[in-house]
Amino acid sequence: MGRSPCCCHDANVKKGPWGEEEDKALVEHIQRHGGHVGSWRSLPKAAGLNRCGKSCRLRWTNYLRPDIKRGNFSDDEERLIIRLHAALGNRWSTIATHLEGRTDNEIKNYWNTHIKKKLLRMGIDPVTHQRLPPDLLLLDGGAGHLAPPAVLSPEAALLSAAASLGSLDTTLRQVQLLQNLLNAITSTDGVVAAACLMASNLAATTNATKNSSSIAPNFQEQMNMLAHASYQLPDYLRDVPSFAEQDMAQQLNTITTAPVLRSSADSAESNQQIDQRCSAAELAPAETYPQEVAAAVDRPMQDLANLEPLELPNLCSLEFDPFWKDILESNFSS
DNA sequence: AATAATGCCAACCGCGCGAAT
DNA sequence: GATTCGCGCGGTTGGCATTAT
Repeated sequence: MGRSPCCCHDANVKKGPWGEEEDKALVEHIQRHGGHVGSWRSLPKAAGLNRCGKSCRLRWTNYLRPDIKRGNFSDDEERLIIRLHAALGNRWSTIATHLEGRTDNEIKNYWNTHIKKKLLRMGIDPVTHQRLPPDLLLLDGGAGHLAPPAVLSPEAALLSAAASLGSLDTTLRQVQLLQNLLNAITSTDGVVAAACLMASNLAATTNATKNSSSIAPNFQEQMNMLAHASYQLPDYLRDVPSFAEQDMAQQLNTITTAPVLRSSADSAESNQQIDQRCSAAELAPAETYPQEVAAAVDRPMQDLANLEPLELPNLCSLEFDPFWKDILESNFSS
């Protein structure tokens, strides 16, 4: 037969917040054993605690461990978390290994309560790290309320782009081009998403250049972007696949060579190392995309000089915050 | 001042994987 | 080989603190 049962299902073990005496007992027990826990299962009894071993482990790893760094997250840590999340997703424990003194629980909480909201308010999807379509941007002045969740279909994205472009005949041809493009590439979900993004980006580009006589190059740029990279990603994500693969390889080899933020003094160097790792990858080759895409891109562009001004939601005031302004400009400058 | 709404985070829950039996 | 558990993980919750009305 297998092992003996765990204490966690015992109704008599205490749950809920830890008291000072319990903390003291746990810390002293671990210190008596030279900082080595051994078996968490047997620890509560040995330490004189009426707790489940699992509860002891959580209390120690998330709160009592002596190397835990308390206090607010620095800008460097925040940037690193964003970048790591882009590469690794919700793998909080892996992310935590890159930030010395921070626990997975702490990072997870910080992400959910701070960073996620900031990204949303900036118009960035915190899950995909891609720019949200205009329809899903959060409106400033809404007392901080989030927009209702919504899913924008490719067709809706195109309609949105069309509406944003106004009713001029010349723009309809652009939208028709988008439609053709979409029809050609809807066999791949990821590229559909890219088409959605491009449609929204087109709308944003239109807004940005509403007083310019040279919108056509911008549109061409959007087309090229889709054809050659399929996604418009923030700079910090452009080489994420390589970064993620490297991280996986690291885990497989159980080699902990990843940069760790040890102090503000050498944090810049650590970030530089990450930059180097991220910049090692290359964009997907254009030939991996259907020929129809290339054909669409090669069509002559119409002059869109007389476009109607575009009504788009305003981004929130975070754009004027130095830290977030830096991220916005570096990732989404057109 | 009272109440409601929201923010925050420590702790819990349940699951998957690998190890022990 | 089958069974059972320890451990670690990500998701969720409960309750206190703070802010808004």
